[in-house]
Amino acid sequence: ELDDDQNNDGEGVWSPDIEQSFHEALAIYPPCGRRKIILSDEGKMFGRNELISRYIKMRTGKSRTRKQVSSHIQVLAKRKSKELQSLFKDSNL
Amino acid sequence: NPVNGKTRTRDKYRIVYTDRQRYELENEFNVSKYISIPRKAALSSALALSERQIKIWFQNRRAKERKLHKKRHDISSRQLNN
DNA sequence: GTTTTATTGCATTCCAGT
DNA sequence: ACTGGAATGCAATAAAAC
Repeated sequence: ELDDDQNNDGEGVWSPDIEQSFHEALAIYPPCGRRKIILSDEGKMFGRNELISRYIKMRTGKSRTRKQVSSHIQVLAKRKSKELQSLFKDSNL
Repeated sequence: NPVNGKTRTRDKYRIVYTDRQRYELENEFNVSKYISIPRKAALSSALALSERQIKIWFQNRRAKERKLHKKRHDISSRQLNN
């Protein structure tokens, strides 16, 4: 199979420009997670990850699916959790 | 140690499993290449390993299987070529 | 040099919430 | 019927143990 993917520009999946748009979207839609999952918009349904996906498409022209967004959020949450726990390391050893 | 969910520590990069732990895990692998949630819980308490460790062991064991399979395939194709 | 535990970055599958 | 998110899978990789 040929790797003819218009959505990928040879950089990583989360190259800096996409990452930038991703974080903008995070700030825009619910400033910090906590918001009722207000989805329905006259017939169509939009989850937060789809809104983020659409925003990335608008700003960069590159497509990242809602599942890719979901996966990325999970990875970032894992990192954050680990950093916080590393800061709480052996206070008393 | 359910609070953490982490296994590796700064002084212990990894631990060496006992012969019994390895035997039981290998035994279970022969029953099924993919561990079910109830069986994972049972093995976890029976072998004193975390469920995470059981899960990771099966992943590594499947990776080993794929590696061996690939090796066998390479050998047979080399023989045909020769 | 190979094998055995364990992590990481992604994708994919499984579970509920509305 | 839609979704977001947790659980899980896998390739690549690290490093201790052998």
